[in-house]
Amino acid sequence: MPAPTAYSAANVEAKWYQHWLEKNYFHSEPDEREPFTIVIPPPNVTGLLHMGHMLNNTIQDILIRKARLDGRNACWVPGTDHASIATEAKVVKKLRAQGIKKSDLTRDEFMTHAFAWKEEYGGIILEQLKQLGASCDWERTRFTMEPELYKAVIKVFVSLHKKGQLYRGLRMTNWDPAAQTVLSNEEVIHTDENKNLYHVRYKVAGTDDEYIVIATSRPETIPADTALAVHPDDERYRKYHGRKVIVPLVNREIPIIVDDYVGIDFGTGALKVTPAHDMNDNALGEKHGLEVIDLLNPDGTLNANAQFFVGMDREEARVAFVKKLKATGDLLETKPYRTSVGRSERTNAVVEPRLTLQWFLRMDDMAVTALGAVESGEVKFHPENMVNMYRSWLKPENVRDWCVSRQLWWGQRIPAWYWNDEVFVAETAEEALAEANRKHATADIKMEDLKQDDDVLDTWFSSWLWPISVFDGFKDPKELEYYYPTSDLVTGWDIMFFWVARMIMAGYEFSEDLLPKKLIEEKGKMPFKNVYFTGMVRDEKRRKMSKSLGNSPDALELLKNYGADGVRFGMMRSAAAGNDIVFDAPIDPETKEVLNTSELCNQGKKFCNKIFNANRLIQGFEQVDRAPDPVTVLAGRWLEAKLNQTITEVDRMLGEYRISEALATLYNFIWGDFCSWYLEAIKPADGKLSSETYELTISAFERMMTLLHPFMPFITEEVWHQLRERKDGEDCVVSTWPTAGSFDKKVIEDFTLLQDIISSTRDIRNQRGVTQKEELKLFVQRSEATEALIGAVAGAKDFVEKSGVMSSVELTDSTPDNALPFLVGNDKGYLVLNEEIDLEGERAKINEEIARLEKQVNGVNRKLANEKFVSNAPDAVVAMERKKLADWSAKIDSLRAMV
RNA sequence: GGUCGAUUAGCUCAGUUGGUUUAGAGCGUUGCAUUGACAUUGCAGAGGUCACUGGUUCGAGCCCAGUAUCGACCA
Repeated sequence: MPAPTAYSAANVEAKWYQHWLEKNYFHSEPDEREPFTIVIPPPNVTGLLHMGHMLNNTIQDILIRKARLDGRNACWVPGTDHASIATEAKVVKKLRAQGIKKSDLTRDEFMTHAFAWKEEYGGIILEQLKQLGASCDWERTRFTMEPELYKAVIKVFVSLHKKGQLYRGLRMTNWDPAAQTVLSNEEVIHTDENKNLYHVRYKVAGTDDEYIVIATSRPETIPADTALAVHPDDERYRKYHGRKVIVPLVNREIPIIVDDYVGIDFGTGALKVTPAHDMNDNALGEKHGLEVIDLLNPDGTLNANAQFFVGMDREEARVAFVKKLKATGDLLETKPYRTSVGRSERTNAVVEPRLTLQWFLRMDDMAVTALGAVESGEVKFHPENMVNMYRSWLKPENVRDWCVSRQLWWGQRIPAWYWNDEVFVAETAEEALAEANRKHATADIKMEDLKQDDDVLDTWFSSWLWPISVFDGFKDPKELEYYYPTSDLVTGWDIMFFWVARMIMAGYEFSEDLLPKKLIEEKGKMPFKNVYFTGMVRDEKRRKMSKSLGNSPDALELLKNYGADGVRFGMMRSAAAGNDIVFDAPIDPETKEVLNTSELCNQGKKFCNKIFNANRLIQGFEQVDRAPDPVTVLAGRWLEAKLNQTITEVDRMLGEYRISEALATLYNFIWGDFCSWYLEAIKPADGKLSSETYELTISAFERMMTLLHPFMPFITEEVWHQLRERKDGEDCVVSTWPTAGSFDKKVIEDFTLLQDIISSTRDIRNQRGVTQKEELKLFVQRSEATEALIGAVAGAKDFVEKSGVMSSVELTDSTPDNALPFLVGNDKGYLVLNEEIDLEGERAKINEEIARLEKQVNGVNRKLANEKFVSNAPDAVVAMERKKLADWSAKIDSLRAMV
């Protein structure tokens, strides 16, 4: 039965991943080797693999596999975070489908349901990462809500409280009325929406018919107004400075305040101020000492302060108020108005600014530390220009204290116990009670007198500890001492502030307390040394790929269609560091659905097939004991030089995190140089290859497989095993990264010129309609250069004959008849065609080429005639220009001789 | 409105700190090729005033200023 001619990824990939797991190659234990550590950006436990994950984790896998091949102790820690809002929403929804309301459950009952949900549905994404080939140390898988990590969070909270960095305060926060929780700024998505701007008149107190007209988009908040503001320079309202107006409907007097915050040109130039329901109004209120009236319930319905429509949702109430204001004649005008509306990322509810009592972490000092860590270079960003964004995030004027409490159950419950108005923060209720009794010795406080805070901590309050907590650093520093600081972090720039900055803060805040001083001095406090920022994956219309837009291809379908190697190749070829990548999955014009196809991934799949077939070719040769022919010797020397050159380049590119370029370099080398030139050059007519050549070929091929392994682990492991008999424990994944040897540039230059000769003759054949198979005669004008190459380099002549399909290649001193001339370096070559040729047509082309070269020669002459250039430019540059001049002049001479 | 970034081939992008680049790659495109590893292929070709205007420099795709367009983030 003939071997299949096409590579099939599915079986190969499953087989090797299983093998690697059985060999436990991905597991790391501290030893005497240098560690190379990556902690995964923990995906949301509810998450499913999407394009962003595939990009991100492919890069991490490339880095970790490369480190493993370099002989370092590679440790990639996987895990998930508990995603409080998203997970709680899913659990609530599932319970509701079963007819259970969250409000009917106790907190403990709810948590039991939530953990059950996590066991059943959570962490699917980690299984999906295996399909991508991710070489994570699965024994180290962590989860931010598991007991040890829970304890770490609590410990950190208590410690920060002791240091005075946590406080409780009333703040304007983003309130999600659907989830009934506070959102961080980053969890609110602002988009422009169509709204109305209502012009409402406020009667000036003490007059009968004088009104000031304000413009508002939120008439339902009128009962909570506590001032009316105008710009100090606005002539229209100058006469009302210091007076009062009467709020319509509720007939309450409020002051007219003057502030240059008010836009004279916006609306009517008069602004109603509602400190409880608008961020800017709140700031105004604080500045002018205004009263705060809150008219909303937590669920977004109106409370008694509204006086009208109590219990009605704010959106409906707006309509009702408009109707009522119209009826009283106070509504003068309604204008359509487009403005930015903030909605909850999770529930899509319109976010309400709301004053709530929250726990805050002071950010000022930490932000300075975190900025310094990057600016000093202790933490390096790739690409470097990401520091600009980081700096703008962390500027003192942009830093706000971190609101860490969330009104949810799924998360670490804040370890704060209240006794009357006093708070006691401790790791356990018992400690809090002891503390309370210490302070109030006579009060005899009992456990039931204490009430624990109902809120849980922000999920990021878990993830910012990740590089420390995954090694149980808060419990026992043993592993932390070995693995910390971690090497590289790979993540999207969109969570630079959210997560990266905060991990740096945590690293500097806690590592000192956890690790021996000597170690800190040696290795530093930073959580990681390098951060590689990936771009966002966008669709062909440049929109960010997201679940809600439905514009993301199905990651698993892509893996099925192209294999993990194909997809990894496709992702990486389009992913220059930091730049957003436009992924080519097309959208069906009919159905508007995204198709799970990709030309980029297909290219990767084809590359696998190419490698697979190159191996088939080599395996098909019969090894014989004979001396290799000169072509093979020449090609072999060239391949070795070219391979060393390639390794040098790939090493440099990976060192600079230019991952996609490293892959492109390997692709071009393997496909172009190895398959298209080398294998064609050594291909024996009789199918028999000298053992020496066979060994050289296999040796080069297996090094290529190791080089490509980090990028495309499966095909490389498969082929690596087919190249030689391997012992147990010998696998590509744990082979050794090849060392770049020195190489003779002359060997590459000579070979390149021979390749040029062959390409030129192929071009002439194409233009003349002469088949590539017909053997032709080639003459090369004798010169010092051609003598040194064709005459002196062993195998040069034979190589041109073989790959150029020539019956003979000879040096000549005369001009052969009936031959088409072309340039061989700076000299002339003549291809003899077995047909009458007309040189007339050729002349025009040659003259054109002469004209082009003359223009360039003129340019160089001008340069060299310029004394300033000759005296200022480095010698090497001047010499280069002189060489250009000599080369081009020689070419022109050769071309002139042709016509 | 504020800040940052981008503009290089039909498309998507490189271009490593100003001179070996006579601006590259992949895809697409054009022509030719099919019994010999692979049509998931091979060979070759065409295609660019590096957005525009000025400046610095012996020398600019790269540095500076302005203009235009686009994008992102923040408000």
